[in-house]
Amino acid sequence: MSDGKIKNMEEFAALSGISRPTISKYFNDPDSVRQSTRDRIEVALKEYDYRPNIYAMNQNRRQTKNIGIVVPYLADPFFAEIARVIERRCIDAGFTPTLFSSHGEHGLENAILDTLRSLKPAGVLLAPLGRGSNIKQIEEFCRDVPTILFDSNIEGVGAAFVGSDNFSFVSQTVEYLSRTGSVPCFFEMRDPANPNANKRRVAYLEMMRRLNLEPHLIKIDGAGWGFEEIGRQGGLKVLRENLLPTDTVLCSNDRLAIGFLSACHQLGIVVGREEGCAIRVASHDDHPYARFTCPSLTTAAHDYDSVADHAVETLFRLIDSGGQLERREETLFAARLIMRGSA
Amino acid sequence: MSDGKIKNMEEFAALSGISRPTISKYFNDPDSVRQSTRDRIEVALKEYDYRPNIYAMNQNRRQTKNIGIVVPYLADPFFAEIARVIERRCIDAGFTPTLFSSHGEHGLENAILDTLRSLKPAGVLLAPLGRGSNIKQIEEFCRDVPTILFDSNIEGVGAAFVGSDNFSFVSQTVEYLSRTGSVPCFFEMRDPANPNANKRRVAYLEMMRRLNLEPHLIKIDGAGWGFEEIGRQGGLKVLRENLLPTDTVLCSNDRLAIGFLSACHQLGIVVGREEGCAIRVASHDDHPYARFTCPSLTTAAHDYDSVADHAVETLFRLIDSGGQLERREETLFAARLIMRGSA
DNA sequence: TGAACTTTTTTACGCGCGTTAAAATTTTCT
DNA sequence: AGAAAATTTTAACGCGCGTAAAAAAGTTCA
Repeated sequence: MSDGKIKNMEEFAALSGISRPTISKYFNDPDSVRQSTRDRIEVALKEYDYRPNIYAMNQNRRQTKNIGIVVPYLADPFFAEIARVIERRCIDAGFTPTLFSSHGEHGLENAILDTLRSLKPAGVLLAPLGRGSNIKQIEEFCRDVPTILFDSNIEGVGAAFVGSDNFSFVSQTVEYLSRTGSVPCFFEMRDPANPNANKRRVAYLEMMRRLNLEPHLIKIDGAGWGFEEIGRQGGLKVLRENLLPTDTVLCSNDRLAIGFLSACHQLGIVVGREEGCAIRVASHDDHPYARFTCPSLTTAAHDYDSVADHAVETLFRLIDSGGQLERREETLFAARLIMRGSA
Repeated sequence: MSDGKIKNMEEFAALSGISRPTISKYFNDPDSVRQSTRDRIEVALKEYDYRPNIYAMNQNRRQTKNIGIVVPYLADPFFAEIARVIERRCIDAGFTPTLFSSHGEHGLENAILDTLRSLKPAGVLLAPLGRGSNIKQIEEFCRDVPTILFDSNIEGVGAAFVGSDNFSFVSQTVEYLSRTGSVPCFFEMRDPANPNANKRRVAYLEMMRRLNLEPHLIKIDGAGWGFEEIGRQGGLKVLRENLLPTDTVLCSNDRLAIGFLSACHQLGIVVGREEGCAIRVASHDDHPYARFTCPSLTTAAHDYDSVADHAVETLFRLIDSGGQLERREETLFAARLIMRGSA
């Protein structure tokens, strides 16, 4: 590498012996120049270590290469994990992803949308907070910026939705639990923040109807995104007050279940499917920690990769087609039942 | 709010009846204009909903308002949590934080530093991957960009380091464990990725020397950032082969401990400090899930907020002083022992 | 009220690159 | 080799805003 910092494209063009517009073209899309010139540019690039000023680049480009990724709560490893996969796909496709977390706060979600507007991204992958999201604001945002929703749907908003099929999750766990033991009751927050929770409740009720079983909803109090603590407190309450109609508990999601397991342990209630266990617990999501709970958690797993891949792929299609799909698409991926020690 | 999109500052200046340079000054620092004009601008801002083009802004500004935050592994809720606090502080101070995760990959860490260079941030808060980080690359980066290291130190690199005092962590757990029961052995990875792990081992050995106790290091195999799984596999091995010299295990960090607890449960070994328990387990970090393990985990807690606050505060000081502190600063915060059920 | 000081306006240039149109060059193909 | 097609070069403008300097206007205070 040669010395001396290059301060702009003009200089790099002069040094590499190629005209500036061609260099500009190259950085916009390396494949848009002839292979021989591309090689010459890349040789020069190695020698002089120049990189264009992204601010000047993005100022007049019709499209930036930015992609915004918004998740509702990054401290949830589930979202960290899916964000990781999405990031990787974006980078591989030559985009620059920027990750945002709403941290469970509606104010922040709005602020992020504002920030994203000024970023003028080519597209956005947005997992809304859910209940309490400022729908109007998101709707308006989606009109201005090509956006794919994931994880949590808002009817009719965004160019597409990619997520998991809640019915697939619940039907598999309910079927498995009722086939292998007593009837599951459904353990959930009274007022869940996430719309998926509502879909899961509906799915539970529907499955119980189909199986001709009597449904039992256990609704616990609590607000916010500290699901484990909510699950624990709720668990302690229902266990102490003997509010469980059966010895099989199906939690709406793994984080609640983690709290519930903690409550069971605290009260000396042995969880598991084996002889001598007092209660079975199952759940949904296959949270990264689900395999490390005691006992490990029987759950229904998201198809992480498919959701991430398809969301990204749909976004690229949306970008290529100028920010508009023929019609709004909704894609749901099925769950995979994971049998572990807890049920 | 009035209709009609405003396309640039010129237009907004005309509509608000204030000259463009003054508007420009206002956006650079609202306090740099007279209160009366500031009010007029803000009234107009409400009416016309204009926001300056950040790309044009950042192009010629001496300083952007960007701050880069880099963590080694975002799927670890510990980092997600500290990143959240740091983000908040940056926003409150009028900066625009951008969060990056190296996802445990050295290649990505380097790529992030490259991206950060083009972002021309006012400052960067960097938690390096640790062992295997490209020290040279980071060193060079720190020469060009005002950078504070946190969580994981690299001697002499960056303008300052802010982290936790590993000796404080280990001394408290060792003291507590040896005072209340049998002598703790130290459970760790053979070849830890993070330099804090090495400091903790040294601290353990030193504390045992001071207390005149015989140290026992249990080194387990495994590579990467899947600490829970590594802890579980290692735990299964040492428990099955009876390699534990005592009935008290001090894990290097909570994620290993979570895996170890899982191994104990799998083998039917009861963990806790009460009568009838076979083994005590303690650890360090107060991972967000530490209170939900079964039993809940006795551990030493980071002073999250202090680390985050002080790192951010130091960065602001660094930025204000033009990117250079008088001398490199190192600040370590003490741990707080959290006694729970596991030991 | 008038001088001294502060703030704003006017005017103008520059930043680094995108983009365009016409001219020049290179490549492809008959 | 020569025509047609593809690519690059030349020349020039614009993007939206930062910034500087000088002139004008506003404010403070004796």
